[in-house]
Amino acid sequence: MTPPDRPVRADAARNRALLLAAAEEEFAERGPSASVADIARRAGVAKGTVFRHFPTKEDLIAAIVSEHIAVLAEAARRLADSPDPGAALLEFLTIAADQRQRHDLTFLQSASDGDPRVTEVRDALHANLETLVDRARTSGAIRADITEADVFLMMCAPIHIVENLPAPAPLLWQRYLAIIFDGLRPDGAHPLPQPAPAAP
Amino acid sequence: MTPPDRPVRADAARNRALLLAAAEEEFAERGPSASVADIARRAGVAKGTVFRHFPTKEDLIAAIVSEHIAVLAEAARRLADSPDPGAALLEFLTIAADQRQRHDLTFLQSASDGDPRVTEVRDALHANLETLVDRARTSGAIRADITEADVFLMMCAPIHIVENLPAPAPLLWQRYLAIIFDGLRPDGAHPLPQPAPAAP
Amino acid sequence: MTPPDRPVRADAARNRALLLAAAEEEFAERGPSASVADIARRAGVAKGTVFRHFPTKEDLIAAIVSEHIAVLAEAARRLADSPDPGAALLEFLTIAADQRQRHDLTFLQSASDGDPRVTEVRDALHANLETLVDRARTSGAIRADITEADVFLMMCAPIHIVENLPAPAPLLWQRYLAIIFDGLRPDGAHPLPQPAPAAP
Amino acid sequence: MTPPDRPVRADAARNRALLLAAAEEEFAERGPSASVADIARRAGVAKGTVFRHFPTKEDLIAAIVSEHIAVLAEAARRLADSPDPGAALLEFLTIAADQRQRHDLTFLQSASDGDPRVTEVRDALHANLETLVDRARTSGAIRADITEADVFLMMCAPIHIVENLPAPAPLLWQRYLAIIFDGLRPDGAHPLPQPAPAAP
DNA sequence: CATGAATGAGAGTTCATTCAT
DNA sequence: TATGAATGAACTCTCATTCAT
Repeated sequence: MTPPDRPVRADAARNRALLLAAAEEEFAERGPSASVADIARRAGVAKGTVFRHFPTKEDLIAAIVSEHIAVLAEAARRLADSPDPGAALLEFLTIAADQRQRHDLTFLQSASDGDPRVTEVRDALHANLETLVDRARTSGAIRADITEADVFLMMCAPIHIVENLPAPAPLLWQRYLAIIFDGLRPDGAHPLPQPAPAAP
Repeated sequence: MTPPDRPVRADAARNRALLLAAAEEEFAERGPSASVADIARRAGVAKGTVFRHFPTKEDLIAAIVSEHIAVLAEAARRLADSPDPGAALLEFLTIAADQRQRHDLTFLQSASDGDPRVTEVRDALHANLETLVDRARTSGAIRADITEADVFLMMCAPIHIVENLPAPAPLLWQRYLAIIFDGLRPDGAHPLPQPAPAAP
Repeated sequence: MTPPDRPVRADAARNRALLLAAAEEEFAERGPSASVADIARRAGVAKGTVFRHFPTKEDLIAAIVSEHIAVLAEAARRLADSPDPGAALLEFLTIAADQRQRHDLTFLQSASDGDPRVTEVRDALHANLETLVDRARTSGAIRADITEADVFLMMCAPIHIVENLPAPAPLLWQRYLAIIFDGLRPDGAHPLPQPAPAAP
Repeated sequence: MTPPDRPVRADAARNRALLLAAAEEEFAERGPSASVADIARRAGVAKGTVFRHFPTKEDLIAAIVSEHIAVLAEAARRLADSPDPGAALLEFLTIAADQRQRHDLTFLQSASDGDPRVTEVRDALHANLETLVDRARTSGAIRADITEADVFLMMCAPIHIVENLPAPAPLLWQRYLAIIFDGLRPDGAHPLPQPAPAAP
C-alpha cells in the first residue's frame, strides 16, 4: 500500500544526528546524569522528539556507544593488513584514544552492556582487534603474553589517566599511551603476575 | 551540667564511621547515584542524621574521598625512607590499587574537586609521593623523565582497566600494574612524545 | 477537473469504517485510556489520518457512541409495532445488552455527553423507546409506574453487573436481565420509594 | 535501640486521612485519570507526600477500595444475625448503595484487583454476605436460585443505573434498588436462563 | 541530638494534537 | 489526502534537603 521502506525524511535524519551530537556533548560535560531535557534543549528540539528517535534514555546511550565502537572496529579492520603490525597496533590505540579524547564516554558503556546492537559491534571490534594483536605478537612487536583482551581493556587507559587532571593538555594522553606501549614491548619485560582474562 | 564534650561525641563518632562505611559500600554497589536514603538505611540511622554529620551529599563524598587519599598519603610517607626506592614505589602503587580494588570510588573524585579538606590531604599525598618518585628516579628504578604527576595520574589506571570487565578476577589488576610499571622502567624506554604535566 | 466528490470518498469512507472498528476494539481492550496511536496502528493508517476523520479524540468517541445508539434506536423503532409489547421490550433489552456484551463502551458515554450528533440519535432512541415502553405498560406486561426513563437507565445494567467478574460467561448477562425484568413485571410488585426521573 | 513500633505521628495520620478523602473526591469528580498532583493539591500537601504514604498510585487506589469494602464487610457481619433476614439483606444493599452514592469508585476496583489487602477484605465481605444471603434464601425472602455471587455482583447496580443521568436526584437509586429487589423475590419469579457464576 | 514526615524541583516518559513533507 | 515527525503539557515517581516532633 505505502511504498515499503520509505526513505528517512531529511529533517528526521538531521534531528537524529543533532541529538546524538548534543547527547555526546551533554554526557561529556555533565556525566552520566545528563538529563534528556538538557540534551533536547542543546539539540534545539522538544523533549518528545528525543523519545521519538530513542525510545528510552538507554537506547540513546546505546546508540552513542555503538557508533563509537563501530568507528574503532572499522579502524581495526583497516589496519589489519598493515605491513608493520606493531605500528598498526600503536596507531589503533592512538585512534582509540584520540576518539575518546574528544568525548570520553566510557562511563556510558556500563549503561549499554546488554544492548544487542552494542554487543554486535563490540564483537566485531574484538574480532578485528584480535587479528591486529595476533600479528603484532607474532611479529615480535609486543610481548608473547599479551592478548587481545589485554589490549581491549587498556585501550581507554590513556584517556582515563589524563582525565584526573582538571584541564589536561590536549595531547597529553600520548605521553601515557607511550608509557603503556613501552610496557607492552618485549624488551625488558618482566613476567606478569596474573593470567590474561578470558576473551569475552 | 553535663560534661561539655565527651559523652555524645562517642555516639556521634560511631555514627559518623558507620555512615562513611555504609556510604562507601552503597556508592561501590550503586555508583554515583546511590541515594542518601539508602546510605542511611544501610548505616542504620535516620536520613536526618546523615545531614547532621554531612551538610550535603557532596560533603559526604568529600569525606570519603579525603579519607581514602589520607590513607595513601600515609602509605607514601611510610615508604619514603625505604632502602629500595623502586620496590617502595611499586608497593605504593600496589597499595593504591588494592585500596581501590575493594571500593572503586574514582567516580567520586570529580564530585569533590573543590573541597578544601580534600585539597589538603591531596597536597600531602603529592608531597609524600614526590619524595617517593624522586628517589626511585634517582636510584634508576624508573625512567628519568617520569615525574610525581605522572605517577599520581597513573595510580588508578590498573583498577580502571579491569573495571571494563563485568566480573574481573580479584587480582587481575596486578597484571596491568605490572605492564604499566614495566613501561616506567628505564630498560628499553622510548622517548615520550609529550612533556609531563605541571604539578597541580 | 476531477469529478468533485466520488473517487476519494470511497477510500475515505473505508478508512472511517476501519477506524471506528479499530477504535471500538481498542477501547474495549484498553479502556478509556486507549491511545490514538494504537487505534491508528490497529486500523492500519497513520496517526494524522485519525485526526483528519475525527478532529479530536472526543469526536471519535462520540462517533462510536452515536453509532451504537443509532443501532438501538433502529431496533426500538422496528419493535414498536410488535403484536406482543412485553416480548418486544424484553427483546429490545436483550439486543441492547448483547450489543454491549460484544464491546462494552459505556465508559465512553460520559465523554460524549455534550456532542450534538450523540444528542440527536439519543433523542431518537428516547422517542422510539417511549413507544415501546408505553405499549408494554398499557398491555400490562410491565408495572404501571415504570417509565421510558427507567428502562433507558436500566438498559446497561445487566452488562455492568457481569463486568464485575474478571471472566464472565458470555451469556451470564441474561441471568441478570431476567432478574431485572422480573422486577419490572406487575406480579408481586411493591410500590417504588422514589418517583421516576424526568425524561431528559 | 529505638522504641519499636513508635506510634504514628499525629500529623502523619492526619495527612493520610486527608489524602484518602481528597483522593476519593478527586476520583469521583475526574474519574480514574485523576492525577496525583491534583489529589495532593486538594489535600493541601505536596506531591511527594502522597508517595510517602502510598508508594504508587495503585497503592492509593487499593487503600481507598479496601476501606470501602471493609465498611461493607462490617455491615454484612453486623446484619448477619438479624431476626428478619430479608430486611437485613435489603438493608445491606441499601447501605452499599448509599456508600457508593456518595462516591462511586467502582471503576477503581479493576485497578486494584490483584492487591492482597483488597483481596483479604473482599474475601471477608464474601463470607459475611454469604451468611446473609443464605439466611434470606432459607427464610423465603428471596428466590431459591439466588446466590451470594449474584447479590455481590448486583450490589452496585442501583448506583450505576442512576449514574447515566447527569444530575440524578440524591435518592433516586432507591427506586432501582426496589425494582431489582422485587426481581429477587420469589413471587412471580420466572426461571433464570443462566446458572449463577461460581463463587470467586 | 535523632527522627522521619514533608517538601518541591526535576527526572524519564506518554500522548493528543499540529503541520511540513 | 495521507503520512509520521515534532511539539509541549501533563503524568508518575525520585530524591536531596528542611524542619516539626
